[in-house]
Amino acid sequence: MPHAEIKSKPRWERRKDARPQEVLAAALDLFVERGYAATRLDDVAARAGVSKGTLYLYFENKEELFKEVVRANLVSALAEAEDYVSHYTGKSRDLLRGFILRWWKHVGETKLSGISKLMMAESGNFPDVARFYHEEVIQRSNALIIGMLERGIARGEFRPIDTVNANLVIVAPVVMLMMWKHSFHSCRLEPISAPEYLDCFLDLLLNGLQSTADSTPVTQSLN
Amino acid sequence: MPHAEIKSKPRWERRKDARPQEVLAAALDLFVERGYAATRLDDVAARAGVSKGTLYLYFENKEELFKEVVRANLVSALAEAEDYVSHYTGKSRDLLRGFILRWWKHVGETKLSGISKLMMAESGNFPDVARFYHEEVIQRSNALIIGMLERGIARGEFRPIDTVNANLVIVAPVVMLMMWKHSFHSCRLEPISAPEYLDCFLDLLLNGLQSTADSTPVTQSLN
DNA sequence: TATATTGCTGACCGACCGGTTAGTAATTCA
DNA sequence: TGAATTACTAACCGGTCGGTCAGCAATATA
Repeated sequence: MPHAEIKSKPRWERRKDARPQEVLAAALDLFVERGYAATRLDDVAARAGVSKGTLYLYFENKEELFKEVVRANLVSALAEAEDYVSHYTGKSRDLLRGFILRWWKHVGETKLSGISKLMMAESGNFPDVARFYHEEVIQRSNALIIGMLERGIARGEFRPIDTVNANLVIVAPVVMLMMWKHSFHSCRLEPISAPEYLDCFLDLLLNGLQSTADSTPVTQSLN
Repeated sequence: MPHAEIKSKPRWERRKDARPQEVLAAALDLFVERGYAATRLDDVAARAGVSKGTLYLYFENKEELFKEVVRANLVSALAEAEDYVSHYTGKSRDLLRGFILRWWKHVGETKLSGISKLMMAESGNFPDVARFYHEEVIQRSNALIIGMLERGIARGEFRPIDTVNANLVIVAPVVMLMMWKHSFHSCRLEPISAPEYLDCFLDLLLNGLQSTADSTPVTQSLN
């Protein structure tokens, strides 16, 4: 019976307002799952429930779509972090620990961590995207961390150290943890325990930073 | 003048013995430069001075070519490292430091570091390659490091710690340093100083590991 | 020099994918 | 209710790339 759907739903609906959000969500999922180059816009469209052509009504091309994904997620999270840091009034060690745990909670343990991994992996093949990400995310987060270290040193809470190298040493274990979440998932028997790993790392880090002038014991675990 | 090359060189030569080596070298270069998926076999062939068809005389397909690159470089380096560790008779802290510095010298600061980065980046999209690499490289190097930690603990040189998590904490900064070498090269103003970074990291690590029972001071810098 | 052998070439295939566009159907408005 | 508008679809295009293979030319053999 060919015309059984006289009163059925239309084959598609006009939803101009909702589309961009839905496309961004689908794109985030697939970029995280497969990386930038390996994500097909046909698949993004399918997951968003539209056709590929529709993507191009709302986004200029693949690169701009990706940038919007980064802006709508990572850049906004970073802005909140900047706000958190600039308003903090307590000890520098607690600020640093709080920053790292917050970053893990809002980025590391969410799918956003996949974006960091993706950029580390593919920046070389997409220089324009790389430049965008470096300016909008990496440089800003570096400035934030270096600022916290300088704050600690200025207040006599941290040893005077090379803040640029220390920034890298601090970032490395966190970024690696994010990357491990998205690598060799089919090979690893049991996933890494992020809380244990971070506890271990923070303990090491904060003891290593502590100034001899500031003899308050380093406390364990916030939250 | 069409036949000016009566006595000139032939358009190509038969060099059955040299081809595999040359192809492997070209493939390593390009895999490191561009990653696995983005490396075109046409380009590998061109860099090796042969046509694409020739690749298939010596290697079954792209995946097998890549595996051979890993075997000829990383796996062999790992075998040497295993040999180094198993014959070491001195202090555990010197063994661990020596291992890391050797690994950096033989892998990290060479183009082989690009292979590690590539695998972190693309393992998800190529499960077969991922399994191979995980078994042949990752598991073996993990076993090696955990073995060194257990050695140190058994001899009372290291604190008793969770060796599995410690393994990760140790590996992370080294792997990140390898990855940074191959990420955002067009954005970074000055490259990271590996010696400074590693000194900083090793200082932190060995102080953190030291057993209270073993009070010998941690010495700076080998070699 | 004639013949056989084989390392090597390069044109080709088919699948894939970013991006385009002619056309269609859902909605709006007179 | 019919015409105008436009969000959306789906077929299509051009370029790319892993992999194949018929044929050729460099070497070996005699």
